Amino acid sequence: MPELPEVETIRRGLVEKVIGRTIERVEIRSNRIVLYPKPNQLQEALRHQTIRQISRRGKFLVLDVGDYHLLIHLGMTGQLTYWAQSQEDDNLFFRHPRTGLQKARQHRVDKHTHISLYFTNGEALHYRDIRQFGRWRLYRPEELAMAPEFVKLGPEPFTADYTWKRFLEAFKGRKLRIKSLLLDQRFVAGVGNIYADEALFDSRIHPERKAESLSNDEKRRLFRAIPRVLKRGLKYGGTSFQDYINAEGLAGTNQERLHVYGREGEKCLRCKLSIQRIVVSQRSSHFCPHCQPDNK
DNA sequence: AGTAATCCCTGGCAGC
DNA sequence: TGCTGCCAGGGATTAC
Repeated sequence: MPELPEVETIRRGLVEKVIGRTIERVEIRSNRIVLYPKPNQLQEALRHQTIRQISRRGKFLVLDVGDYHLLIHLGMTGQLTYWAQSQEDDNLFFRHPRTGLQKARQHRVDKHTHISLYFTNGEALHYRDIRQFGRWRLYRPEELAMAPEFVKLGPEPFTADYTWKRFLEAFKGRKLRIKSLLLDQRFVAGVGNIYADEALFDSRIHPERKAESLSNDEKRRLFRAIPRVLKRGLKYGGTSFQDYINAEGLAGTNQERLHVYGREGEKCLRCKLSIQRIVVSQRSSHFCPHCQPDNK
């Protein structure tokens, strides 16, 4: 599940590969992914455009292609990989015997590859998304700031937007559980299920605590933990728990460094007791009952 | 208005 | 072995 560190890793990989590339042809094989405008209009609009810059806001990638800004959300299983004919090597390509996932630098078009951008130099950018929760949207540059999915986003971690004052403000009158608040992109942009669990463990807060019940000290710990766990994820190239791979088709290694996520029944790295898994607002939540007591 | 539940989708997997 | 049913989850939508 691509969250901020995964999307940022993909962005950095793409910057190395596709800046300056001109789109010759767009192939769309699924009608589910392109939300706006109509698929054939997007196809036409992107033709002959040159990729100038790639930025990120929360979990959204923004491809500046000149006349348009292409907004890409990877959903749950979205993958964006670069394909260069010159680098093709069959030894690097294989299908995982059980999961069928492609494990290679060079990803070929398969039944889950829903969109391909073919460049004038013969290379390509493939969008593959097994569960098809990802969405592409096209805006005029001046429309982007007012795009509905954009204006609602909360502060961007690692930037001046992320302030203690604004963080505190977001807690006022919020009776929902802290885990639910963390997953709300209006609270802090880019945090998803994995990093929410990690941040709560770092700050020693039970996922089911009511947001407004947190003490000032707990809020402070959480405020500091969020960028910390995201930075760690980024440092190790993202968390490849299921389908995430970077622009080169390679997995990250942060899954080896998670403290609680996916570690149900394993020992807490802090106190050695068993990590538990519960469901909070339809999402699995991993925590240590000893280090993160439900005390309020 | 705030919060919770539902739905989308596919592959993996437990159970029979 | 093959079938069935459930689970994973980001975010839009719907319900309360």
